Amino acid sequence: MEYNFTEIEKKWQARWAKDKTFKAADVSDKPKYYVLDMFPYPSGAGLHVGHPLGYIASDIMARYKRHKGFNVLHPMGYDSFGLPAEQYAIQTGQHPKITTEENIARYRQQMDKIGFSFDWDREVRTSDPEYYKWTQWIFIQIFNAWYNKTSDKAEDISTLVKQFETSGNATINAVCDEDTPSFTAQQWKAFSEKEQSDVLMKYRLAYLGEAYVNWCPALGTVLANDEVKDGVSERGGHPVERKLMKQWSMRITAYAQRLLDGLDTIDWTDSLKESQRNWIGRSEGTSLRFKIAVTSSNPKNEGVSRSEIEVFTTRPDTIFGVSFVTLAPEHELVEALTTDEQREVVNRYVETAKNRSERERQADINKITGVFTGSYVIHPFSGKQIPIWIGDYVLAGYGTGAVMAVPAHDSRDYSFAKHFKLPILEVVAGGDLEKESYDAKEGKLINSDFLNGLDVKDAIKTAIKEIEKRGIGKGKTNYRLRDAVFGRQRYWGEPIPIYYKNGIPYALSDNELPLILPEVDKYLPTEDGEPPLARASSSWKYKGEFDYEFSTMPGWAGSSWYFLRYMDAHNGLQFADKKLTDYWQQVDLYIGGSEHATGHLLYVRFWTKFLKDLGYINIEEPAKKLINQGMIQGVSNFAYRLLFNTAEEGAVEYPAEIIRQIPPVFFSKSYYDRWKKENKYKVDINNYLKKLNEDIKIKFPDFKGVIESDIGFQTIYVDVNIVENDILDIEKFKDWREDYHNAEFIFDEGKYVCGSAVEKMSKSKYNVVTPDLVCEKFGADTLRLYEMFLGPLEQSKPWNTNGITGVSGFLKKLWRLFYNVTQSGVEGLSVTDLEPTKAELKTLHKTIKKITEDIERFSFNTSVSNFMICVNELTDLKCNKRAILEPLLVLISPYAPHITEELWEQLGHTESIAFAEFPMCNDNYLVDDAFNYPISFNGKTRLQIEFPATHSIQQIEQEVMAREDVQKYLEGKTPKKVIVVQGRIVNIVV
RNA sequence: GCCUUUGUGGCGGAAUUGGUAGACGCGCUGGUCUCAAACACCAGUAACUUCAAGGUUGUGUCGGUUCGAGUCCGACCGGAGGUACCA
Repeated sequence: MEYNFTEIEKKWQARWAKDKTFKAADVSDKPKYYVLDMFPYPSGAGLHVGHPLGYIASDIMARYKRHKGFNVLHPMGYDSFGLPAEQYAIQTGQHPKITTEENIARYRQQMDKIGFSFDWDREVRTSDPEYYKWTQWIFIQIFNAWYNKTSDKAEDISTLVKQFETSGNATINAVCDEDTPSFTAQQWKAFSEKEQSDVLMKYRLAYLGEAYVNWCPALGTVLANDEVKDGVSERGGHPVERKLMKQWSMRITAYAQRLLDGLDTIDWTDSLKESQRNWIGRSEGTSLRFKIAVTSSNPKNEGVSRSEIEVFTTRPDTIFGVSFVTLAPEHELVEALTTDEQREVVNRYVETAKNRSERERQADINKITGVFTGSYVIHPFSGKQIPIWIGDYVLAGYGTGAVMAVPAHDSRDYSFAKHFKLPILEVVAGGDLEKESYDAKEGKLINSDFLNGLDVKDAIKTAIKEIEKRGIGKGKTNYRLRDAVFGRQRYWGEPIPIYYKNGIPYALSDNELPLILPEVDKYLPTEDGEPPLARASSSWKYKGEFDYEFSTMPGWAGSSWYFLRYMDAHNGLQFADKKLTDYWQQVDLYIGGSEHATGHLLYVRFWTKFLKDLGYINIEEPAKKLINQGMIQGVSNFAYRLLFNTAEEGAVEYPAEIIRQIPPVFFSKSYYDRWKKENKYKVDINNYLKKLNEDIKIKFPDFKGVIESDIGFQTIYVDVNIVENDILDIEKFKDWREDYHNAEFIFDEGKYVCGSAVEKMSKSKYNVVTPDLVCEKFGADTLRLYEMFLGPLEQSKPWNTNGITGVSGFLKKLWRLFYNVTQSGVEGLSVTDLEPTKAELKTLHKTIKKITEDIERFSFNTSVSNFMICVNELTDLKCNKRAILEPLLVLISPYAPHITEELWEQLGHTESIAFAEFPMCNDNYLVDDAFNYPISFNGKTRLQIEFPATHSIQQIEQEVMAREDVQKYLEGKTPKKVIVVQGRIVNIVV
């Protein structure tokens, strides 16, 4: 019988589904192991070969742990709310739900072909009302919570209200808005319902607040910081502006320190932890208040004279080097501080600064702009007057939106001072201020009164002490992390379970959930600019009366807790039973892409900590170990189309019918390269144009013009499936796109050669390779082995199928180990019950040892090599012993489950191989009778001496020393030491 | 700029703790089988040198530690990813 993977794989995939082989038990005596993949967004392009990379790795772990006797939870689901389905809906009118369902069906079909051991009974979909009911429920818990800094955890809002009622908010140590006013218990009780609601909003962990947000006009929605890259939206690449808006947000900043501390307790990669640390961006410093000077030129200052400007600095030691103070253009005191003389220029500056988009601001990051307000502050120590400037290098969103500028020791202040010719005062010795600022935190303080002579480190401490003593500021820790914007002005997301009564937002109660996403006539904003959900507002009302919130939740909402839902996927009463969350605890192994470092992976940690604070779960971190699988990139192919001058640009006007008659013409890669590099294109192109114009003269005798091309080539993406080894299949290309059916080609040696580049796989680049073709041609087991064999899991690599025959050949060879091979082909099973030989045992146990080590350190690529070595050796030994082949099957089964399952059954087993015990290595079988021990004398001479394995190291040393050749080398000297490494003598030191 | 990560044959990549660098696979070369091809099997394959045995050089560059360095240390160069007027 030949190895027929198609039949075998179909058979076992059906059997596993029918028997529910991989169903995880809710109750078990076995230890638990939870291995999780980041669930995919079901996109229209289908699963590409990059997706399974992580899934195969996690599947190997899941299967390995089952062999090792664990109760394994290995689920899969879909992150099914998201932008692409909605964009598609806007274009075609098809309901995103339909699109999503179709895509999910495709994903499922593709995954099933690869033979994953998922427990599909636990599948979740974030867009399923039964699921988002609990996303909404968690939102309400967060809405109804505040952060108590004293107990350092989130608490129910009722405990806060109780304190307000007894003692106002003076004694409360909570995370809240900066502008929260203080009030007494009496005042609290006297507040109207609206006023009370407004106050509580400043404390809630999910709150409606006015803040600068990233507004994307093209998408018509706000975006979180991690959804914006280089000033454009991550999805779609549309420009993003800053805009002050009322928005639902999550007070993730309350958890900044815990998110930072928690990193030390989890086994994630250093690079990932580092990006989270940077994103949280803790910096220790001092807040410091500067009094505003009253001057004759600004009588208005009298009104603000009691006001102060608060700045944040990490360098309080440089306080005597302050030569000006800079405010962000959006700073609240700008208006009041501007003198009449300066008003016009300040207004103009603030206007332009505000209207500049984030992108423009980043584009001319080196351009220094700013204006003087006309006002001054008083230096707290020297009493001197210091000018107040406005500059857009100061960000409104960070710190206090104002900085004390120390040009001598901060490069940004330095360039600002140089540009506006402001004084530069040196206070730390060691730099050359003619050239650049001296930012380093080392050196001795000078020109600094009571700080003179101190080291920077000591000076910082002394300065803080003095500042605190005078009551003008205090030591403070700032975080770069911003609160997370939670509302999206989009349709395809979870409705936020809030309704408004008299302008006050109220949360729905538990029994009113889920709040189902209403149907709308169009998936666009309303004419008034309200989110799409407002289109349903005439009938979609709370109790038929009150408007719901029209924003929906962001993409990260549903994925921030899905790992908990898998533990109890069908619970209608709770998001998950506490008994089950207590049993499954953390994810033991989480595999996914590193692109989620500052998004999903931060939010899921945040929600986990929150749910723990309220006692719903008892873990602080969602995943104990996390591995980032590398991206499998695609290889894109290009064709080069010659462009003709259009009527608008060219001097001659071409009749449209003639232009239409000219077929698209593609030049092979070498022509394009020459054109790009040496600009010699004219020879090639002119030859073509000459011929073209001759043809046109015949066809259109009336046309007197000449067709030209000054533009050169347009590079177009070609579907990689119609290109092989960079050679384009011309016929398929013509069929591929309607407008190329009559295309002409200029060849290189009879072939059309495409350009190529390694890029991220994406539908628009036509470089997506799906796993389906590989499964069809070589089988799922080959695909699994090959994806692992491609290289280390965590490394990014381009997809190519060059080496796949090696892996496919390995499986054929494995199959043949079990069968008699004769002239006419592979025949009956040949496995015998004879005792294995020593050599066979050695091969097996060597492999057991290596594979166990490989899996434990996630080095799946080397295990494939080790399997190959093992099978090659057994083939050479003509081994057909059951005692060798059975354990070998178990070893290979996590990697290639179908073929091993089939052979396992043929060996007479009735139970699935999935739960067979993983073989143990017996070191005794690894020992040789004799080794060759190389001896090298300071790297010069080498001798090969054999010793029996029974010899101890001392015996070896003695025997080496007794040898004539060694004695001759030593020339009577006594050796200082004989170095024995790994049972071998390597060197003798004289 | 800063942070993380990486650099090994024609290619993908091995080498767990410093111990015979290049496992395994692809590709290539030669051979067996075949009318021929495919499959399969056998042999060779870092470079230079030598008829051969052998010798020399070799893990981005330069230095260091060590009996011994791909591995450890210092400086530099290149690739990838993250991040940024964050005070």
